[in-house]
Amino acid sequence: MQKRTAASIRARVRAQMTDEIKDAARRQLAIEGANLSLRAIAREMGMVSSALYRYFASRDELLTALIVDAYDAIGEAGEHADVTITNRLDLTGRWLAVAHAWRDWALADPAEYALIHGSPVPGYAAPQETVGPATRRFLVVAAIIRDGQESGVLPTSPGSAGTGRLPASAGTGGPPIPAPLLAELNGVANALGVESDDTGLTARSLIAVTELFGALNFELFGQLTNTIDEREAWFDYQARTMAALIGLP
Amino acid sequence: MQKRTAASIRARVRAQMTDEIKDAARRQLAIEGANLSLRAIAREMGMVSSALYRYFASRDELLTALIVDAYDAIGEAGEHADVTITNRLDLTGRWLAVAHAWRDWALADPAEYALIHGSPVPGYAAPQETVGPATRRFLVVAAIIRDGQESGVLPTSPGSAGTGRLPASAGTGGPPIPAPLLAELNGVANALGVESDDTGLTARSLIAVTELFGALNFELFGQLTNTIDEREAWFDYQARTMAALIGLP
DNA sequence: TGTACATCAGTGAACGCGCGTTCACTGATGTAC
DNA sequence: TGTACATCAGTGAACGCGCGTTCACTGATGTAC
Repeated sequence: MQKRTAASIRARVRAQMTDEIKDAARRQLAIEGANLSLRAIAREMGMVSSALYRYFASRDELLTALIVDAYDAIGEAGEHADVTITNRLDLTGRWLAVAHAWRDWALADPAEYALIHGSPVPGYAAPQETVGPATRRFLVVAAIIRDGQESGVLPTSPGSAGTGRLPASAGTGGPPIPAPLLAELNGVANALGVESDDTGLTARSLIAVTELFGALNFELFGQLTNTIDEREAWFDYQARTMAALIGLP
Repeated sequence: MQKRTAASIRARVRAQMTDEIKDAARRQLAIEGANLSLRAIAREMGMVSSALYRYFASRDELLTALIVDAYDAIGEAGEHADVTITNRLDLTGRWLAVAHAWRDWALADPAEYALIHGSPVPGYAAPQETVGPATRRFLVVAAIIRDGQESGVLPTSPGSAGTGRLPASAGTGGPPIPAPLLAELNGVANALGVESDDTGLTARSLIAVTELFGALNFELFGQLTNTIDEREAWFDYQARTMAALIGLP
């Protein structure tokens, strides 16, 4: 027991140190904009730069850790917001909660947001381990769709008319989908745990998410400067429009 | 006359040299990813780095020139695609042509696209002179809307039902717009030369553009990896869905 | 319980490279009289 | 037409700074007998 305890203390201290390095890195990113400098991190922590190599084999490895953390953080923010909505069939309410949670997270950590949604970092290729966390954002939305379908408040098959609050493009109403794309979209739905023949619904949901992050990119990357100052209201309007596009009740 | 000729030759050579520097810079961006290095540019041109200061007062000034050029280039690509549609009342056709032209431009010059739609460059603040060219993208869409309204193929006032191909959210059908946002959106429409009381239409058009660039960001910044391979078909589907959202005939 | 040994976090110097910007200069070309 | 002068593109050295990564090392802490 003594062995294990001592070893686990070391492990815990090590994990803590790793977290502190990542925190310092995040603080750096927030100030510097994007350039992640190992030496600057070490300086901030009062260490010598080579000491960081006890924790990360290279700058790229640290970058990967930060990216994974960011995907997890925004994913968790969405999940957390989703479960606060007690009426689980209020799909629009859940969607809006998730959307605003994502936005809040992005505004609180613009540099971290940029890390995952901005231009690729020069010379860095995202390794396989980032794809899992990256999916997390989509899983929340998929859960909303799935709950809607299982409870019957969302149309479960193409052609069904829905509640009447649906836009004309709901059901099979959207543009025609060429076969290869259709197959891919169904594959995406399956991978996200949504079982449905309604490919149009899958497509519109994906479009809604794309628009939402497009909106955040516009807001955070400066495309709204001198155009829209009512940022939150505008985002909210966009999120509601996308809820209608999907056909959420 | 001799004076002027000699002087204008000098001016032309100078302009040519400026263009060559920008071209080299663009080539650098395409390779390096994002880090714009004056020394690397000079090296590529077989000059000494200080020589560049004859043409640009600083790195930031060169960056600004590149950004302005990029906005102009993507703007022009859209405008050019728009005028190739001979039936000016085929608004969806025009919208799709513009959308695909933007995408083609972005795919041909991903680094330039990232320069204007990606994460802000660390330590760089976009000066006033970039806002004009930045508007150009929106003007093309505004022209489509305006032509639709002036010819009557698009509803010109809130509450009108439209062609029936419109989604339920057309006219006043969208989510309610809070007063300050309403004012701002009308201001945007006016600034873009669209005279209309239909704020919902303005909003939906802006959403459509936002989604489109969101789609391009997803495609170019790697969010579609392992998800959608049918990139062009998927983009086309999204653009068509947005045309329907706006209510374009 | 006490001592020899292993583990491992952190040091400090160095390698070899990069960068933006300034400054005094050379030398060709164009201008004015 | 010929000569003195001005303009200005490009040079080359330097300033003062940054970076990621390697490597032999110190010294504290934990482990095994």
